[in-house]
Amino acid sequence: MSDVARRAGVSATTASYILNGRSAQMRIAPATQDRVLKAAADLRYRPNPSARSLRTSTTRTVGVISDLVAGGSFASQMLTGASAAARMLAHLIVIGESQGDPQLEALLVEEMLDRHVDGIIYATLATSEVSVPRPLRQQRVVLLNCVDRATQLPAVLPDEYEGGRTAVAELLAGEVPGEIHVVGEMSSEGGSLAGPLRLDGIRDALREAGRDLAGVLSCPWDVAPAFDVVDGFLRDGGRAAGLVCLNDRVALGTFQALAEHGLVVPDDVSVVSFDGSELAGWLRPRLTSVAIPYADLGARAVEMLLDTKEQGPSVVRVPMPVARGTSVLRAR
Amino acid sequence: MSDVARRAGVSATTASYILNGRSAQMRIAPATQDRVLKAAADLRYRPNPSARSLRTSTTRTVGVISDLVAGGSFASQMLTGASAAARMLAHLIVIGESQGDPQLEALLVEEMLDRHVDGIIYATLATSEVSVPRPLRQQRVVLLNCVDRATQLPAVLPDEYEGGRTAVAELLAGEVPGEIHVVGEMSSEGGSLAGPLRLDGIRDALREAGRDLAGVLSCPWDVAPAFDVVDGFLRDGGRAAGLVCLNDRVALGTFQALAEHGLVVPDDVSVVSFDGSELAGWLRPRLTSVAIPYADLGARAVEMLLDTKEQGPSVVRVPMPVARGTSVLRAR
DNA sequence: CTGTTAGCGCCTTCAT
DNA sequence: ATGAAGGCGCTAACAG
Repeated sequence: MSDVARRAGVSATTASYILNGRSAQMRIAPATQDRVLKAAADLRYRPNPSARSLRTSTTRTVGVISDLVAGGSFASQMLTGASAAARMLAHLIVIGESQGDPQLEALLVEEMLDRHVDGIIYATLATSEVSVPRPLRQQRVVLLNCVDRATQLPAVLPDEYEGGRTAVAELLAGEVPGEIHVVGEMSSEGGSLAGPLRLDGIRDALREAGRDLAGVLSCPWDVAPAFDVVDGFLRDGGRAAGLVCLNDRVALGTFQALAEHGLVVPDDVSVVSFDGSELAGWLRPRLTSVAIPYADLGARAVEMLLDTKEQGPSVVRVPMPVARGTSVLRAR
Repeated sequence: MSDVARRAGVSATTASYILNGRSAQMRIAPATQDRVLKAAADLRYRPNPSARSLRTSTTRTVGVISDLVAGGSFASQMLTGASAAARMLAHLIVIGESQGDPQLEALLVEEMLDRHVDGIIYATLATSEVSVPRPLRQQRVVLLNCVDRATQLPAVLPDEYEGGRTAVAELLAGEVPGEIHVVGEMSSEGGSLAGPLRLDGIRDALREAGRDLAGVLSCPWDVAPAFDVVDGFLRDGGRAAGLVCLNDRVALGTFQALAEHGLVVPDDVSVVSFDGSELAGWLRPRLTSVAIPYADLGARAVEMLLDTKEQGPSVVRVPMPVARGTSVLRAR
């Protein structure tokens, strides 16, 4: 910077002010300003972030700490959103994966704190209730896809309840004359908060439409269990016109079971689901799925974290958009 | 640090040496060393990375720049591996997604270079030939999943050729009496390098077993095109005992087409595939797939990048392990 | 074997 | 409206 200052014939101070866009409040002569800017451009001046950090103890960096992230588009999309938002705010993202190991997690937190990240996003794969590591509690932090009831930290999550309502709306926009069942279990075992909220939304929306939820085919949220429970249901003579699967893997298992029984989607059974994963687009017919807005979550989290207007603890619910396929029988 | 030094009754220099594990080569009195270490512990001393960086222009940070990463477990797994390897070497990962936009990419490169990352991993989703941004060429960089023929930069990629051989081995370990076809196109259009290499491996392994590749059902590597080409093949009276799908999405399309024609996997047709994605485990029957070792790739890339033994440009091929399902008919 | 000294590049109070 | 001076925390010659 001193080179720039010298070349412009001013002191480093003046150069600093100008280069940091504070020429206005410092009321620096426009001519001086131009000279400095020109000199900086000529010299291809680039500020040194380390020096700046040393002085300001700010790093224009945000840390993302997540549990297991492997294999799933969760991380990718979430980081895509976070990374884009960070760019807008001239920050960079540093990542740390705890692999679900609390000790590793603690190390990562320390590491990031040592490095003076400007804030930390604490993210979990599954929407869940967590206990945030002690040292994080005093920091600038926002929870992503999870909440910590004890500490009232700001958090951003999908709007699961509205998502439930959306799923029903998709179904009812079609021709679904018979019973509607949910596939997937509600138990908040494992700590997932999504199930109960989605179910509430589903129930309420159904009720408001003058219909009722016929039942819940309870199973863990995965392909094989879903296959089994739907297969069993059909084998026992069960019948449904509409199925709300609690995620796309459950929907795949459901598709497999329906096929096994010669039932055609959507002619015999309409199916909607949650997640909006790639899988939904690969199925035949393509699955209508209420998407988890991972990228948005990531972006919102970064924005909240970096928002200087310290608006106190708050929980933001991000809308879940529909990825519409053809798994719902169209109204004639 | 000066607090530590004072408390231990030594100068900052001595403290620095000791705290950086250089007491041996400096031949510092063990007693002094203990005092300093103790003082540091008492004071919960943590070095300030910004200051260190300012002085050493090293940041213990590696940048990962990738094109499109969204929606796919590519990024997650690759970053998992990279992040774990980085931890071992006391580094942190900062990420940047170019979204395939060369201008954004250039910005990210500049940003990271400004921040003095210790090296950059340039990664692409699809195995491909790339042209590395100019400013990167003089830097410490390793390519991940791609090569730049012009610059001979070090790179790490899956061992596609051996992968092809592996796929055939899986098939031939089973009972596959009839013809074997490949599904997916080879054209290195789009720049993917994987297809031709896999096909070479497949051909060679088949030949060595005294068999021949019956043909290639050429289609883009995705669900719908694969469905169409296999469906067409069968409709025309085509028949195969073994199918090698060039990725898991192609395999899904193939499964769908086979089902449409009442063919059962693996009883009527054995199928193997490439990718080892989650999808492979979700299908019924579970798909045997030659996996892309994303995590390993990420880890190796970091290690190469940070390996000080400057071993010149080199291309590393990482083995592709098998994710074994039940999509190959067992030999009786 | 340990201390003195200087400086990495930047920001900011205080003068002028 | 601009400049002089000091210091953020750490490392590395260079003495001794």
